[in-house]
Amino acid sequence: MAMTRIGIVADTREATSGIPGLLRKGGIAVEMKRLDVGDYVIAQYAVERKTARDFITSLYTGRLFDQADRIAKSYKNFLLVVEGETQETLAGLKNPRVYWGTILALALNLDFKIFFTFDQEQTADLLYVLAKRVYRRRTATKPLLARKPRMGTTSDWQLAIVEGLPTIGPKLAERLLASLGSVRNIFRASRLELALMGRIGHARAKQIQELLDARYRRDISEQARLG
Amino acid sequence: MAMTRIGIVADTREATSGIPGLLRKGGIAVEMKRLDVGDYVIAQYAVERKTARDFITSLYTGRLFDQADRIAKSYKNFLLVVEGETQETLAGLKNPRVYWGTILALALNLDFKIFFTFDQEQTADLLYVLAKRVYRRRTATKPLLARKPRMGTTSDWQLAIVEGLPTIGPKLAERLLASLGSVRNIFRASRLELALMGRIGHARAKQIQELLDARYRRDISEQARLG
DNA sequence: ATAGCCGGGTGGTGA
DNA sequence: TCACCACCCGGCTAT
Repeated sequence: MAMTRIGIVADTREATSGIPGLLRKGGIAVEMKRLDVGDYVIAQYAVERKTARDFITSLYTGRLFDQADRIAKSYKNFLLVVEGETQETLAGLKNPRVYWGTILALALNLDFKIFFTFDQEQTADLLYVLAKRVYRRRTATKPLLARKPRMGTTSDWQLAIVEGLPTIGPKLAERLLASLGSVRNIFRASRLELALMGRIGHARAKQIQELLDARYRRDISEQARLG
Repeated sequence: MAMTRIGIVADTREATSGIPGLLRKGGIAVEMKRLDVGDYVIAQYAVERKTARDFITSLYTGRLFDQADRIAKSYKNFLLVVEGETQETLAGLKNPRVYWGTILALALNLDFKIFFTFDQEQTADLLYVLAKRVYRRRTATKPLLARKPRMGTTSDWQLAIVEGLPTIGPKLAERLLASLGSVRNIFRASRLELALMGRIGHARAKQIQELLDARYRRDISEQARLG
């Protein structure tokens, strides 16, 4: 099976920035291409890199918003990376509030994600992590779940597992285990047994029973990822 | 003037930060209140202010994500303001990529809006501009705290429960559920069934089986606590 | 809900 | 079968 290669497409003008080199050193395949929008493309993400000075001066020319508008229409996920000493440049401004207004407009109205890096190395790190994240198959946001016990005792594990059940917290988990004796007994119990012997309410028992018996099926997002 | 007063609600703990004073000097009405989450509330926006040092250190403790989880569930529009010299603190990190990974997770997965300010004055400027923006376009009055309901899907719960088992992570949880069909089938399975039908190794199967069948007893620390 | 590292489990290989 | 070993995977840890 052909492993999916972690890859980034970089605009040809970024060749001299040193960033493609840093990415390759991290084991990422970088393809140089002429991009019509953005400087880097990672799967569904487009990344525009701007130096702090360019960014600040472009606040006044309005050029930024022309680009921003075009970009927002083309890409659903757009990341703006501002690279360099923002504070220094910002300090020279007569009216700093213009800066915050622009940042807010980009973030709230156009839904841009803005990141601040100090130098090319940090920008490369950001792109590296983004690429890793994109290509890593990972289950989406999980329900609130008690963390696994760090090298804990048996009863820690037992409690953690039972607490994983919906609507079951530490108190109920303790009571269930004390009543039914083992994790297996709890997960084997019928709705009625949960309610009576486990001494929990009918609503909770029903909810738990339905989840235990639910037929597993990959959800949509994961199907898409697995092709 | 009978204009609608531009107002910000600030948490009482922010009283000593100097920011409410700066805002009032800018002609903004600041009301001090005990907020359950966040430090400032401006119409539908909740703002959490965090010092750079707190932000960086909280990457490791997980405290950040505990708060983030609560917040993301409660507010539709959430702004995170990181105040101070981020670079200095970031330079002390052994693995800077953790920082970028966290930033990306917050921005892309939780849809947080993250802003970086240098000091209280800049934070006040940011809040000032945000307040002006919000009240300039007085569209239909939105609820102060827009709820964002987001419940996990059934398969999320199933995976989370199975991942609670020792030595079982996302990959193996998926395999087990796909093979055995339901959570109950997994927890009902014998060691042999886990190994063969669940397609995991004998060592893991043994460890799981032993935990499932272990008789529950409070451990030492808890016994001591309960007297 | 991070990323990196490490120790141990798995399963395939060849003898 | 068995010993070996390369990869995969989950869990710990970081400041």
